[in-house]
Amino acid sequence: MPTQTKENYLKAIYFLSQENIDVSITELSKKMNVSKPTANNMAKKMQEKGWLFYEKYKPVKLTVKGKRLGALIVRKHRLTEMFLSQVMSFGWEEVHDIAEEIEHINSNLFFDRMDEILGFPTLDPHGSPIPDKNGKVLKVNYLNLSTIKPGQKVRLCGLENSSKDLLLFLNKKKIKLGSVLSILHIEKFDNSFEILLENNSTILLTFDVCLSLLVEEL
Amino acid sequence: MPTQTKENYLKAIYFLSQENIDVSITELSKKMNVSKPTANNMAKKMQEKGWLFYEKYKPVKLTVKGKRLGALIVRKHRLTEMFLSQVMSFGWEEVHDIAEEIEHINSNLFFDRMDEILGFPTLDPHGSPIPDKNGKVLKVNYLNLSTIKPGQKVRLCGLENSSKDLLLFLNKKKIKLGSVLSILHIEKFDNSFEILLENNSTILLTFDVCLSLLVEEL
DNA sequence: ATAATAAGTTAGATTAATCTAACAAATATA
DNA sequence: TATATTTGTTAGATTAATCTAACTTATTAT
Repeated sequence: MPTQTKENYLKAIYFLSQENIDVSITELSKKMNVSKPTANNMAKKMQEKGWLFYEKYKPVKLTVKGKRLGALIVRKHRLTEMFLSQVMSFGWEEVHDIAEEIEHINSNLFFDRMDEILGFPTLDPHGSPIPDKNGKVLKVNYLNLSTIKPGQKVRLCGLENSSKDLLLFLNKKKIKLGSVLSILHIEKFDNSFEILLENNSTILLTFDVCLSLLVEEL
Repeated sequence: MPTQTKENYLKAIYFLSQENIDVSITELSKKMNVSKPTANNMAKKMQEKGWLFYEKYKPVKLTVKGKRLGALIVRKHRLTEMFLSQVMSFGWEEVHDIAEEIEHINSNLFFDRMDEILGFPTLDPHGSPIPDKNGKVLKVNYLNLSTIKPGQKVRLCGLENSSKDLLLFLNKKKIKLGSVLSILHIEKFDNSFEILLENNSTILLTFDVCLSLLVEEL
């Protein structure tokens, strides 16, 4: 029986592993907002559980079991987000915090029923893939808006980070998943993007924001 | 921020208080499946939180604050049971265990949304009242089936205890909340009730089972 | 290559929730 | 009423998760 705390560490390592290959104790401690000794101790205990490989002075690495378990927690999180969004009418900026708690509920039946009600979705409300029941994750191959050339039309398919601030900003700009964006012009000076929306309004996005938007070309 | 554990103690005391007036440390320890010193320590800590009155060698008693908090946890539990049953199609025998976990989710928005989706229900799937947002509980005044006389027609409105075994037994007998039962005869020897159901089948209920069924006369 | 810096580890303490063993107080019974 | 039983309390230990302070190992930069 994994505790809620350990599940959160596992999830943290799971996400950090996707960016880098190995995860340092310091990275982990930062992600979890704990001291380095705490992260260190936890790593040792997770090794005992068979979730990761730990050797003194070396970065940690998830075992197959750890990776699978991590993916299953992410599955529960994203299924919940989808349920909150589709069935309970929460906005995409509201779902994360609640899902963060519900993901620890110990009932496969509960999440399977969500899955069924939702029609076995593969993506969450932010466009991130929902791992399947075996922990396998669909590879999605979106482009980063920041790399798209002027004149191109794209559809918003996902987000690089789903921070509440970004989501609220996108709400204000009336941009949502599936929105079609036409790149009119890229300002040389500050790399800002001038973009035409479906409602024919023109908006300006900073390069930083573009870095957070994942799209497919149309 | 009440911890999950303390919330469970509070709930235990809340329920025990409805049966007796005062709650002994031993009763609490039994209900919580912990040793008496553990229950004792916890009682002291809950006093510090202002949830109950504690004096050495005396039974504990909830404060107004404690009673209200307890009722709000029960509210979350029962709303969840209702949601699981009505929205997620779980059977009344499946909802308790999941609700036991979800009741600790820290999001008023989440439970308010459930409430709204359910149309502000006042009773849970077992016929127990759902406390309102201020912790006020509707008094329901049902009769115990064991006290009803032969010849009387009644409707099942609630349960004295919602143990899984009882619920599965009632499922098997095709008895559910709202079912109409006609008492044909009460066997003097063992106090068993011969009952006619709506589908015209006749069943026999032991006195013990009748003690668990709350009804209103028709 | 050595010193400075960063990263990782140990040791020791704290808090919450739990236990057992031993003792004290209250209640029940002979 | 005196004793036996039940109930409640203290004391001391344990485990999980956390901290700070001090120390060690690795890495980086001159």
